[in-house]
Amino acid sequence: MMRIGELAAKTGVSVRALRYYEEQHLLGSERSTSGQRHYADNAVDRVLLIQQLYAAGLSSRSIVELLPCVVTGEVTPELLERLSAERDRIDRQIHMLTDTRDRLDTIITQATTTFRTGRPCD
Amino acid sequence: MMRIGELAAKTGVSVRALRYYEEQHLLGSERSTSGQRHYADNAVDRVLLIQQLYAAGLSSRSIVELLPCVVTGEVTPELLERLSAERDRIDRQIHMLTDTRDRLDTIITQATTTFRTGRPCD
DNA sequence: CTAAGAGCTGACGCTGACGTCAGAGGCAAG
DNA sequence: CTTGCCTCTGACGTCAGCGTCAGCTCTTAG
Repeated sequence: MMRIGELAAKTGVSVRALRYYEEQHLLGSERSTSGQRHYADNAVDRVLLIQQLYAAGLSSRSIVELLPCVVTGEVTPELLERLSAERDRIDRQIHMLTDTRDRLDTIITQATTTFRTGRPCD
Repeated sequence: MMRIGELAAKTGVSVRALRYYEEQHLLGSERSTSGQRHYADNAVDRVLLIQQLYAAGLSSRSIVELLPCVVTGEVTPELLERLSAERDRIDRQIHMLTDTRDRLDTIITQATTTFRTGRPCD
């Protein structure tokens, strides 16, 4: 059982963020008699998962709905629908980003070539 | 020469957003004597490009720096650095998203299998 | 015992890309 | 000429994921 500072250190997430996660019902905690939060070891993985989902563009609301089934693997048809929707959104995002990256790559490659040939305004 | 409403319609971007782009020096416009904005046809592509870069996670500040060279292909060593940095950021983002997508895929596949075999709590 | 360093609960601040509203002026059609 | 839609410039509102500060309590090393 670790306290909030230790969990923050282990995950690289701020103490404020962890309290925010609890506020959003993303991360539970046991409380000592004096009210301090205590976390089990698996909280580390859970926090990292939450971070991953945030980074994938999901909102707190979406995460709170999907987290249980992502953790347990159990899922209702409704949740499966939401899950697939998010998956497709992420998939489209990947394709858009790939397009953009390739576009930048083209520019970078051309610019590098320009420097080699010494012809900046061909 | 189209006015702002037409450009908004053609790009799917709000009028407010287009004015915001001008405020951020992302999109210029000629003004009629009465002060109304007029855009050439190529403004459509420029707006779509801006949207693409926003979607890739770039800020207005980054876009305003990189837009000229993305359009013209001309670039200084400094800009090439910034460009490569953004490219790498996008690349890392793609990998993270791919990870997340695959994770969701695994869950979806397992859930579907569960439904087929009728064993929700294996 | 005591001082310092966690932790706690509000509660306000911040940032960026716009939404929205107010009040006023522009423009083609009938 | 006027009606109705478009456009203009401020300027304030929004939303999410925290940052930050205040004032207080808890815990623990010495």
